[in-house]
Amino acid sequence: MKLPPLVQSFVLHFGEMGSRWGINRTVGQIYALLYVSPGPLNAEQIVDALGVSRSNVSMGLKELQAWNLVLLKHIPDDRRDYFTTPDDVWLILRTLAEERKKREVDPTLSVLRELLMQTPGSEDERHAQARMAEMHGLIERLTNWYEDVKRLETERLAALLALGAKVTRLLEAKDKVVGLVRPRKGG
Amino acid sequence: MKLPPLVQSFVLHFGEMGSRWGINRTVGQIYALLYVSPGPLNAEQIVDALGVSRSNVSMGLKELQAWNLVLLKHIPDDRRDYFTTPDDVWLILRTLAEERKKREVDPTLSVLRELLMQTPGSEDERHAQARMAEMHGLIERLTNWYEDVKRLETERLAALLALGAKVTRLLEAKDKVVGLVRPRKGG
DNA sequence: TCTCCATTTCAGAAATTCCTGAAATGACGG
DNA sequence: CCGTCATTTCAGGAATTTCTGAAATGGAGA
Repeated sequence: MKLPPLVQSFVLHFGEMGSRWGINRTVGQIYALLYVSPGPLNAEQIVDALGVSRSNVSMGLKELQAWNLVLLKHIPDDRRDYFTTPDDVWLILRTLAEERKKREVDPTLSVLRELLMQTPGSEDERHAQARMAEMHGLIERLTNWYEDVKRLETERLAALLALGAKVTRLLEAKDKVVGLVRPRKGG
Repeated sequence: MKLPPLVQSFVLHFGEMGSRWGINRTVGQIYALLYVSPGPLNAEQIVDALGVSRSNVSMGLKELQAWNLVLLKHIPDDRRDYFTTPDDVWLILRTLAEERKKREVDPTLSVLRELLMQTPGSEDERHAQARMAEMHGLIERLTNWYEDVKRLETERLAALLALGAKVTRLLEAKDKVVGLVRPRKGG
């Protein structure tokens, strides 16, 4: 691996983290390299930079494309494929969230739904099903929320993030206003 | 593995998903089993239910305890260890978020901080560092937001979730009110 | 159609992770 | 101190994943 020290550290870190993220070392390194590179790279350049086999790079790029985390670019008068990551870190975040949801939560949600349809054959099964219902309910709430916020424009999303826990104050304020307009029983 | 069909399906699914979640099959299965069980189980019962070795269960339980996802319980006049998962699914969610952050984002954040301290030695390094700064900024915003919301009581958190994208309407309303009280330049 | 070159596929080697049985450790009552 | 029983450790075998080189595929121009 021949890279400027700063880039090398970054790339190596992503390689190591890869395993905790369900991607392998090479895939992590390729992503990191593309992320910090000033321009698109072709497979051969990645091979040189990382010192792994051509075929490994090919497979890694394929996986990253399946994740929508790298983009294929073409350079005029060059028939090799060039790759980049999206510039916009917010877009990267959205993509990551979307793909992880697709792979990590959707299958579970669908299994839970299926199991909840079945009729329990014993007291233990009845209890198990109740627990599954709790899990299903929580996951569904979370994914509904996610479906909502992912539609927000980045600017609004950023505003929301910046607000942090202060949203609760807003909530309180809202309750008060609503309470004034339409007083609750026992209020 | 000898389990009621409903439970078995659930346990097998968690086993398979395990790999996508950075835990292994047995660990996933143990967790799933404890999650749906009506009461605490000891290691031997888990061995019988899952059909894996005693030592494997021991290691799996150890890992789950490291994740704070299972609790050790003692039953009077029985010197074996019994295990459960927390009842409250919200608590489980919080624990999961906390532990994943600890393992998956904190190390990256700290590497990024370190690399951002260094002086770039070339134009490419300068660019790489700028990209790292973008990533660092985003992650920091997210973790700050997370630190904020994790302090909310569950009830408030649920309210926030239920609100979903409607928070933006609240934001707009707030802007308007604030605008009335303290009109902006050019408003 | 043929050649050239980029890319992909794939069988098997290398590396890593997972799992097991056996032995070690620990904790309690006698 | 023992004996007993529960748990943990750990070396090495099993299973899985990752990586490679060689061969196959594909596509553009001659």
